Amino acid sequence: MPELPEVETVKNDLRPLLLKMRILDVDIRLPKIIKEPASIFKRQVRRAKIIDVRRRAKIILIDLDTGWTICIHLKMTGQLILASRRGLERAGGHQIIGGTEQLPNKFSHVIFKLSNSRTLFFNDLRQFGYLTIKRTNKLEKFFAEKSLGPEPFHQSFNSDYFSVALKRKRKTAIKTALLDQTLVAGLGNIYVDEVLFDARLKPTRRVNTLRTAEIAGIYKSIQSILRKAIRLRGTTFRNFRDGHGQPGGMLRHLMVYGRSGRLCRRCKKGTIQKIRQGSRSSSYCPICQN
DNA sequence: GTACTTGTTGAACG
DNA sequence: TCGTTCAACAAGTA
Repeated sequence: MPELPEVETVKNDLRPLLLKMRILDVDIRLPKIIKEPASIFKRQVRRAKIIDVRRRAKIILIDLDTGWTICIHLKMTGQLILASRRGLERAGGHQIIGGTEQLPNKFSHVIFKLSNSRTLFFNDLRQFGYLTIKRTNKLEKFFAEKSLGPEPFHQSFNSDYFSVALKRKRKTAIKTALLDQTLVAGLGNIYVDEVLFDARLKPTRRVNTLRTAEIAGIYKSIQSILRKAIRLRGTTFRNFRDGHGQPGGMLRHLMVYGRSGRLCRRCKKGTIQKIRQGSRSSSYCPICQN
């Protein structure tokens, strides 16, 4: 379940190895994973050289020297694995147990044959992820069509913007509001719960009940929690692996997510509760989050 | 066998 | 038009 820190980690790990590589061919085993007809995708990708690897929200962007960009969303269970003749080099994303031992396997839906006898596998157990190809100079339009909000570390995501945009969702629970990618891009269930714990706010609080200082607190917590998670190379929960196949270091630092029924690590008094909001779970400490 | 999990989107509502 | 809610997608794990 990669969120922004996990996608950032995978991108950083793969980037130095993919730069300047040429895509010799693409094997599309499950066409529905790609938004375009396979022939169109192939035409723009074959023989192109990789000139940059970036991230926007939870999407990995692979820029080609042809003026096109491959956009990859791992969703919950997607993974990118780079293998050479000697075997596995880099694996990132949700790991399928035993899935990297033999490649390709039944979850390998798209396979890029690269120069230097390297191969990049897009594997996805649940087939939620997708690939699409866009003109590099039309990416902003693509993001706008998806109503993707600002990056949490971009200057456009400042406290004024956040306050105004958040207040528009007056009746929504703060938990739900933060999951909305139009407000800020990159937060998922784990980090929203961690942000709200850090800001000492109950996930069910309606936005119009938040005081100015509380909104400012959420803004700060978003940045500090995400920075920390990136520094620790993401969270491993249900088998996320970074680009080196290693579990993320954030797991040991989680305060509420996945800790229901256990003692609060901050106040040492509350027992972490797990509730359901809409179709999503929220974990929080009933003592120190109000 | 059943409940549960996730990110995103599009439909349907007021 | 905007805000809001919710089902659907897929398939493995508990």
